[in-house]
Amino acid sequence: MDITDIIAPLNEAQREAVTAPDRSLLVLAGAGSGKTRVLIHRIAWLLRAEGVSPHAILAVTFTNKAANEMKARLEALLDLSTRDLWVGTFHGLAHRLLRRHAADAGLHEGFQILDSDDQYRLIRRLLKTLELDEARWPPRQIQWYINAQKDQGRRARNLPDSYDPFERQMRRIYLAYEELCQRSGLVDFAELLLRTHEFLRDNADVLAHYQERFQHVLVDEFQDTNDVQYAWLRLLTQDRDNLSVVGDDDQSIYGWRGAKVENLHRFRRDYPRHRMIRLEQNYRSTGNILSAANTLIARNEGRLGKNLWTEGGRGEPISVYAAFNEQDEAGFVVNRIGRWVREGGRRSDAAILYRSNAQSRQFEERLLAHGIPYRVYGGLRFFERAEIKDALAYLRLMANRHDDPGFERVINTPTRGIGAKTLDLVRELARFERLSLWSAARKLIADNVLPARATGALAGFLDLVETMAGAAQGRALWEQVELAVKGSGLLEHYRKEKGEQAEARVENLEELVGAARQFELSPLIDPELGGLDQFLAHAALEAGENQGETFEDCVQLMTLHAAKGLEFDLVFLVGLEEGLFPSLQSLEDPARLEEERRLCYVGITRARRKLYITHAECRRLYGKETYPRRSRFLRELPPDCLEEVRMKGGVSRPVASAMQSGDASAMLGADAPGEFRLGQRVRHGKFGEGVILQREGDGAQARVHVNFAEVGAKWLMLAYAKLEPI
DNA sequence: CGTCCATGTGTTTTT
DNA sequence: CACATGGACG
Repeated sequence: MDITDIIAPLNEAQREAVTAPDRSLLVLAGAGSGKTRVLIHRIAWLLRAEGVSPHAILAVTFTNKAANEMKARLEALLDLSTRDLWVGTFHGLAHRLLRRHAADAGLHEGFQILDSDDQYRLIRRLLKTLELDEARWPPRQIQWYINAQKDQGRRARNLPDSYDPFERQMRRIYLAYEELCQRSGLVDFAELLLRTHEFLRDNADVLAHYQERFQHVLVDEFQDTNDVQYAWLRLLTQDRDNLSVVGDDDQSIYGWRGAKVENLHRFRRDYPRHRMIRLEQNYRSTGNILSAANTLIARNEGRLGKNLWTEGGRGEPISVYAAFNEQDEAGFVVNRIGRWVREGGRRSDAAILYRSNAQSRQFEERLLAHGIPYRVYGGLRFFERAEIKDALAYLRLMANRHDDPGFERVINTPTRGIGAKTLDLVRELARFERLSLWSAARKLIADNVLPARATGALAGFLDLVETMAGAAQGRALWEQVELAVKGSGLLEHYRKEKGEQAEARVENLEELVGAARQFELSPLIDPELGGLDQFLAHAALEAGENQGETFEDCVQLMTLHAAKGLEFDLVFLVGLEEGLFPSLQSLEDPARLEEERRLCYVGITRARRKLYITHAECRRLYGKETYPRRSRFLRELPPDCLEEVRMKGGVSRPVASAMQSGDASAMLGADAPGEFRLGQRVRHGKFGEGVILQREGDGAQARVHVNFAEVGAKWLMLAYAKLEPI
């Protein structure tokens, strides 16, 4: 591999970024401008042209997917193994560091990682022991509070005293939570980062070691970093001025979970010698799509500023469709996808992007009805499934009898006659004597203070775990997992249950054994650490795909958040309505509104060739019919890039779709005599001429849906609208 | 212990 | 509306 191969495929700005001198670098990269490519080629350049050792490079991403992709592309480009490079997610790298230095970082050797679900359960249990009412102190809110504090680097003990009783209580709970985790050797996601930061900050020699080692630190999606992540990077690089970051302030869409776009500004201040390079040439989308995206995002304030351009043509205009309701919206989209496929397009090149997951259903139903294969992203992932977490809980108990969350989870799963009462006694004793649940249960049995049946059941559970742990000694990882799945009775339990769900659970449990086998073969295993601990950490940190690989050519359905980083020839951006997108919760707050706008920008820039934007005049939301206004984002797009899609043939479609969906009032309307029948042409004083598409209600409540030539479709009250038949 | 109904709740999501 | 959760009951 020659150096020319590293720089030849790059444009001038990219090349400048890749070969920038040995100090801090900020690459401000617009959507589709090749930012990941720049990062990868820069690493290649450092290795090949600058002769930097692989050991001296640290590359950080947010998702496992991005990390894996980076490794794969580097290996392909350089024909070398990436084993010596530190490439990983913030959390993965933090975990690696903490395992190495567990004792020095104040953690148990066998500390376990809590995923959000574990954390939630732990908080609920904590509330019980603190005798706090969940209704007054919602666990979700507490979880959010604790994570937000940790993301900002705040420990409970450092929080300022407050006279606000709410704040005081939150702080108290946070403190109790920290103690509980510390005592039980549990580390949540935010803790991984915070603990790593504190550890490096407080151990000068260790910090010096890593500062010395990492001559180059590179970060992808820098706009998504939170305070602790920034502080962590800062510690590692402050003396050497060797931080290269790639990001796009216009694609910052994770502010709600602690990400700070301001970190880009902070970087500019903290690394005054840095070089800033903008990547503005876009290789993805047509001129119309880019110009719409540019116009939209220009409305946000305080941007670092970028303007995307392309050498390609303007392409087709963006089509805007005003649907009657969400069914019609889905019908339209699926109809266009059908056309796309008939004309030779691939289904997997088409994507439907929505603001919230609940919107997917309409599209799924319609796609199903048309026999078009599709895939929905999001939802439960493999290691998050209940049965998998049950099996993992047994494994955790086998590894460490004092794992309270594991104990809580499976003490009565499958049911073995240990009721709430017995469990309460165990908890009480545990709390009173500061024992683990396991030890408390032991003690209760030994003291023989429980009813005979409860003692028997409890002893049965403890023996079962002991026996399994004994049998697991010296076995291969996959055998241990198999033992947990079978010996625990979980597999049996679901085998006996009937129904599709139970069947899937059995399959998942079997697949877990396969996953363990696979894991043992993977090169990432660190021989110095226990295989089981690593497997459990892997399960928490990398929850896996949400469904098995589908090789079929599928239409892609996902939220806008999930679509970041992806691109498709044909994109449908749906539900552009006030209160839905932008979401109701963000309407009042200018900062959140800007984030919604960035989300819209992300959505638009996913499209390579053709973009459709749809909105519905009427949408059922939480069971109620709403008549949302079209989204402000739609109004903010430049009209010369847009084309309004008009219905062909007047009313034929709405009637058909009303009948199909069994909409009784619409069908009645179709038969209703009088001057305002469906299809009737009418004139309105303000909106001009139109056609009646739908009719609902009677008497004073009667409404009609009219598609006006000038202003699109509107719902009007017959009693007030003063419609005139033509 | 499991089943039934009342009640409430309702963006975005990775780690 | 659709789903999850929790309490009451058999």
